[in-house]
Amino acid sequence: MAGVRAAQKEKTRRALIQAAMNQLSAEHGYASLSLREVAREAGIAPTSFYRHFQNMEELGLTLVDEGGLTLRQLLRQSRQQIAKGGSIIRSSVTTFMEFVNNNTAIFRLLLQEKSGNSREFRLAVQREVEHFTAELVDYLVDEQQFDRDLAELHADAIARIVFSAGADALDASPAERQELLETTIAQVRIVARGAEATRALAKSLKS
Amino acid sequence: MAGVRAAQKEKTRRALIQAAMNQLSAEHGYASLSLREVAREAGIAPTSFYRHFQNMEELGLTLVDEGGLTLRQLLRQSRQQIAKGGSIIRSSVTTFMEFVNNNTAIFRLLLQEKSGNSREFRLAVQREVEHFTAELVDYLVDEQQFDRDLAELHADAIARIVFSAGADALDASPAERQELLETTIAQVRIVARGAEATRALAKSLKS
DNA sequence: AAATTCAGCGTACACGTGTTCGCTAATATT
DNA sequence: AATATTAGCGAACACGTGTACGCTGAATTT
Repeated sequence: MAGVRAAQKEKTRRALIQAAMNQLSAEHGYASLSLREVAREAGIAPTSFYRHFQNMEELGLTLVDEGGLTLRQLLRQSRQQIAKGGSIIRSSVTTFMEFVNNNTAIFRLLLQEKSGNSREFRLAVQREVEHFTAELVDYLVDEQQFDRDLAELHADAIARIVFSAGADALDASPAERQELLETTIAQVRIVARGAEATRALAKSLKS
Repeated sequence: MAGVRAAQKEKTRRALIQAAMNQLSAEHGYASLSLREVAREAGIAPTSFYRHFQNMEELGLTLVDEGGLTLRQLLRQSRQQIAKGGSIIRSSVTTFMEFVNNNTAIFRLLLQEKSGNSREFRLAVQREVEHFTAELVDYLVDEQQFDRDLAELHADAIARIVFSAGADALDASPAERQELLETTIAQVRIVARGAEATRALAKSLKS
């Protein structure tokens, strides 16, 4: 019966990841994250850390991956709910803000490493944002019949606005977050109208 | 003749600040900034650091102050260019991107501290961005006759897009920066069209 | 000319860090 | 039942960190 050992290993691996997340806070970022402290909180000896990750950096990249994955799953979920009817914009932005609320530590990590010190980290986060944008582009092209070029401008602008608003939400009170949500929705709608107007403009020039 | 000594002190104080900035831009962020390394690069003994700053944090706050000052210089510059006439959008975005080009270290610092670990730093940077936005709002209200509410949405969206693009520019090659500049201008124009469409929409509802 | 101030230095300390190396004991394989 | 594997541990090492202390020598004041 193989598996008891592997299960236990996976369990303490999760414990390490969880411990790292716990120690990530507004005051204490990834840069000042200590192997020894993480191991201590996970309940293992510092040296045992290496049975699970080669580096602290490998742990960090795992965190980034998990964060991006969670975000994408949520947004896909939210898009499926749209099929049932309702505003795409509102439900997508709301989902995003809920993610920020419920996964503050991870989102903060993503933000910090986006302009952080490690190039590898930066690229990893950039890849996550590109995933986000790419799915938006596909939606605009498939469902809204935008040209790909315009859709890319459109989606990229939205991504920048939404991520930036998410960053502000980290320091905001619940009331401020609610206002920020509405503001962001309104801004995304403005961008949508602008893209629509731009498309109409391009069409009229062609004929 | 008093002043020789004071002048020398100020000189090494500047050397410390400069050394800190050099190390910020290159490999380490503020979090992993070392008193000893800064002192070494400034050409003084580690212990002499305390003749100029009580803490590393005091040095950090000084850096942010200087960064904010430079950013304000940018804003003043930008405002003057707008006064001369020409495309507001193109000249504003271009000026901003030039600032990023010419003050990479400082912009990186501001960016990092914007989602950094110190609340005080975060608020300071946020206030700088709000300055930027506020001037844009004034322009939209005074020169373009927008309602204040809509102008705020509009300006805030633009600020988010431009700062986010500036962040991307840090890792970009000159060619990529050029493309980023054009992309950003196009996106800001989309937002402008969207705001215009939104204004028209609001008007038609009133009548 | 004598006295005072003080920027900068060298030494020293206590502490936290990442990482290496054998070892143990429980699990898995044969 | 005998053997091989391996998650986890404890000791130890080398290093970088912030900073306290007392000293020196030049600039400044008296």
